[in-house]
Amino acid sequence: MPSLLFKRPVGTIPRTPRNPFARALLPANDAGCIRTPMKDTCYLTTAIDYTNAAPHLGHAYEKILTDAMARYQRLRGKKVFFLTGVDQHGQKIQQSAEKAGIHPATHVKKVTKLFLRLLEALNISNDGWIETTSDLHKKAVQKLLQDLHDKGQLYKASRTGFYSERAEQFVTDKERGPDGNFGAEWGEVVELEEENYYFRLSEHIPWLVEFLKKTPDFVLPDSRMTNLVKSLEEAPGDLCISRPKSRLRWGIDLPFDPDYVTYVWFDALTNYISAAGWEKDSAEGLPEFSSLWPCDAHVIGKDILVPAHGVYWPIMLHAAGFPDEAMPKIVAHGWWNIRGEKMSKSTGNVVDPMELAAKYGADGLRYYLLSDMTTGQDADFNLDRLVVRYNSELANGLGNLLNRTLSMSARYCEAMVTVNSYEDDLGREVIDALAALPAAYHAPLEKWQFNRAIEALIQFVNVCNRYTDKTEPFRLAKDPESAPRVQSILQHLIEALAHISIYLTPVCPDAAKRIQEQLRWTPPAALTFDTLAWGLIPDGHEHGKPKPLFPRIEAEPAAEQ
RNA sequence: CGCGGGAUAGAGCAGCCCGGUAGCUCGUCAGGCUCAUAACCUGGAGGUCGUUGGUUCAAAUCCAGCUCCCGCAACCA
Repeated sequence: MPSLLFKRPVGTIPRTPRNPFARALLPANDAGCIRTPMKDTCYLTTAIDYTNAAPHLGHAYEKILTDAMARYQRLRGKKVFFLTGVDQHGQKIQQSAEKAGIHPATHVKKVTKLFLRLLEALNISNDGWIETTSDLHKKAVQKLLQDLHDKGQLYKASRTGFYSERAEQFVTDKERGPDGNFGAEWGEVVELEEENYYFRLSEHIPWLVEFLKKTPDFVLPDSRMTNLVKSLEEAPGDLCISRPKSRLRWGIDLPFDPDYVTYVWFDALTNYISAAGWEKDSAEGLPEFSSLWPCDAHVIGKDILVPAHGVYWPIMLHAAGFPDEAMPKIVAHGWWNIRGEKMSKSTGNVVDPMELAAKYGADGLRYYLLSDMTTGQDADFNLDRLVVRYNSELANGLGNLLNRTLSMSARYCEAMVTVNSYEDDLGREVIDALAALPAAYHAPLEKWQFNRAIEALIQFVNVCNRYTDKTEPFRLAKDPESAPRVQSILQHLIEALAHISIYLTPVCPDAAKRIQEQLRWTPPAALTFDTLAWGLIPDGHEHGKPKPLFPRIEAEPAAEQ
């Protein structure tokens, strides 16, 4: 039984309800998507997470960012395959397991469960799930290694280095203290000679330099590309890809030498093709590789761009025979800092995303993380800001708009929408503002700038709140003569809210659904951004009762002042 | 001269690639409204866009120098 899971294990973790728009497979609008003859699916991945420690905020952010894009692309009418997963091999895991006196597989299983729970808690709509200890993944890794071995891209060589007995690993100059010696934490450090397999990485650097030159959009944002190109000037050497089993057992065997396992890069990076059905045997239930590849975006943290995803990965693919047109694209996001400082376990300023999701809801957390960061740059995580933005934009802005609208409609129009012929300038302003929204919303998303798309949406919410104040339906309602006008105003607002729910879906999928539930309106299965037009809610439609969409978060007794 | 990022109203951030009235959220001051989650709306105050010089009819935006802050420097998103 394959342990590569393309559906979450039924019974342990409930499946995320599928986005109803996922089935809306209209002809692809290919803005931002790679085109090749066979490819018809937008393929998005996150980095796979190392199952040595519990998930932190950065893990959560990366999932949310990718999920928002996946949901957005589905709403553009595209087929999407969104892959995420876990990296389960390696030295650190072996050590942690030994320390705890359990088998690495047990350790890995435990931590993996935490990552699965995180996906659930954040409402992540991944289509694929990869575990690197799965047989299918192992097979693909070994296939790739064997291919490269056959092509003469791998060679065995002996090199010496400094080995720490205590840490059971080689230490580099980086670990040396100011006095040039290795610190006491490494215990006894001895010079040791070891044979390993190497990948002829350096041979392909000139190709990569040329490739980057002609592919300026290989990495988003642009500023990261500069970084990558510069790094190549230092001319990296060949890449060590193995560990002798005497030192590391918890890994994938080299197919051509049973005394070794492969190490890190070939094990981890290969997930992007193994889970996509590369060289699959027929019966494995994997996707059709040619329909996915090349990947539209490997979403990663900026720290693993150079050298892993920006250098090793394209060169691995190139060496394996992938043509230039089949190179993936990369989105490198920034880091969440805490009060200007890097988040780290040693300083203890880590933030638990599970706790945040439980307290503020998946949507509250998603909204904050997507709206308060410029994609690609670092940002400062600030709980006060999360609460302020939640209260002012989601609760007071959007939530209150829904609430006051449905409440008035229930009171003055018996909860029924009437589409009549009343028209005025104020109503047209709302329609015009909505017509202007797509430009402001979609353009930033070409570059994954959710913060700006969200700002555009909130501006439209503000337009609706202003419209309510200007037209004063609550005053007009006192005069029976004004009934048609009141009906028209509320119809405009309810229609606008239906549109807002669609635009909100990528960022806050659950809230979007709850708006629709209160409207008692379900978007047509075939609805996409491209077919979205005024007139979603028909004449005579009856909506539901208003209920606070985002209950305000009351200030907690000031704990830190 | 190792590499990269940042410096914009009291706070936090967009805008800069593709020069042309400085925008958003919060805060603050003064009003208004009452349908609504003590929510909403209107108006005001508050910025020589780090600094110096250059290009230009025009620079937050392009170029050069300088100052300060922050990361990275092979496996932490």
